Amino acid sequence: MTFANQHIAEKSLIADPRGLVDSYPKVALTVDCVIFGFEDNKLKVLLIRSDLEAFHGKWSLLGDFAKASETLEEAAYRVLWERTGMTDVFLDQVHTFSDPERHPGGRVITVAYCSLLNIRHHELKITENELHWHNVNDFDEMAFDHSIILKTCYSWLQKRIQEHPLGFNLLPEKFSLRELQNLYEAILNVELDRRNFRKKFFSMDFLVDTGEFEEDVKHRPGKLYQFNFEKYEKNKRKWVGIDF
Amino acid sequence: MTFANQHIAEKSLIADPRGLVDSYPKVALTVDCVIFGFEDNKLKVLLIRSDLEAFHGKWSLLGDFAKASETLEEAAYRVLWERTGMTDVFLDQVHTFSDPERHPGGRVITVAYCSLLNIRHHELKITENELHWHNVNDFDEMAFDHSIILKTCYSWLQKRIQEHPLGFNLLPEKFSLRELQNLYEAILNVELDRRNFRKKFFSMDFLVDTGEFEEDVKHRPGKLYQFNFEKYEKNKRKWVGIDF
DNA sequence: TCTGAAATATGTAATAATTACACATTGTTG
DNA sequence: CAACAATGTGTAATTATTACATATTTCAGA
Repeated sequence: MTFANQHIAEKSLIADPRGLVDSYPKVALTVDCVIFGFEDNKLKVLLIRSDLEAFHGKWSLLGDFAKASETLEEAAYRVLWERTGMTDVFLDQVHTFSDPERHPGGRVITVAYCSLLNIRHHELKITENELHWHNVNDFDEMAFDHSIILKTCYSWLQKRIQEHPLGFNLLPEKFSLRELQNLYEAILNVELDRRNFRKKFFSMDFLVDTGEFEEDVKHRPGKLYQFNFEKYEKNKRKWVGIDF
Repeated sequence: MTFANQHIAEKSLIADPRGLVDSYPKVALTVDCVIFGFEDNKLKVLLIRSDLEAFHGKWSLLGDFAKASETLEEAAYRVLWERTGMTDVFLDQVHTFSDPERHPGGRVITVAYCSLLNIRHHELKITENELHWHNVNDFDEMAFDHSIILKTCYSWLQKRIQEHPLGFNLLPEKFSLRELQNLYEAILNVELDRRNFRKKFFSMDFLVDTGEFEEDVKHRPGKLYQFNFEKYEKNKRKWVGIDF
């Protein structure tokens, strides 16, 4: 090949994309699910003991390697299904972590997903490795970079919950306003005024009164409400404002 | 090995993480940069003609395969440096795209980064493949899933710019309030009231009057302002509110 | 140098949203 | 049936947002 030919070859279109792709380094790919739940007025996260000797005794998020033919979202749903038995769960991609040193087994990049579910609705399918719900605020040392991933997802949730009605995924289908407020207070770590909180949610007009009341409660039972997604979609305002 | 032993082996800690990682499929990994600029009161994005025969003639984002030892962020900065010559550029990860069919060369997952830069400050280092600034709203057909990536990053920017002072990255260091307003109007695709816009930005108290004025303008020149990041950091309010 | 054009610069009143705050009501428990 | 504990509700004060009009400055051209 002459230099002239070489030059032309460089500029011409690539006809063999597979050869191109195969000429680059490949990496292992995992998903990690930050699975939040809400119980006893506390935000919880589902953790397991790491099964790597290098992280002996440390807590780990639930994750898995992605299969060759599935999307990352499918992989994340699969992890959820395998560990909690739930299929119809809120799930959103949050961030991808790529430090070359983050995994002792070589380069593994991981995509973090945040999911929200109602603890009462789920049964843990696996109880090995001490799978259990853990208080979010006890940021113990964790395996890999999972502390950072957890913090990232928690911050993401704090921001998201103020802009979108995600919180309902953490509650039973029917809930009292007190439960809803407790949820917000726990996640945002603030105290909110009860009257203003109620006013706010009623004015958004997507809570429907079920006519039912709390049971098994040691005081005057509160009304139970449901979140109506269609009503929300219809009424939500298109927000254009600048607010730093 | 007996069944009993096998059972114990399954439950014991994994001492060979490298063997574990290598037992899973690996994928090629790219970054794609959605590089936004602002010129002639229009939001622009930097595109190149695809060099894959399969996407002949289609527009493509600027991207590259990640090297074995770099983080994705480093890879994204490298792409920016190689294509625009700029190093000190706003960059943020937006989303990871993982459809197994998205690349004709086999499985390639890509992490999208959004970057914002001042068109006047940069010189394109490469002019091959018709690298140039393209109007954002002309969503032509693009190579790969790049239309979706571009839309995702544009939506991300529209939301982000209302919550964080990112827009300044698209402007020269000194700018008039009219330029700032044009930027917001172009990105959000709305018309804003000039008086209220000024009031809003002055009340946030991070614009500093340079004492200088616009030049080469066919009318009364406006004052030039600078964005003071330290002032912003000091004054920014911690927003706790619920706003769906 | 005067005039018109074009854009800058600015203030206020009306409306809407948020905050702060107190008391009557209902059901449970002993 | 009394004490308790939590639910449920309204209003006034404050703050933020919106709508809107006129005077000012510079440039360009007659």
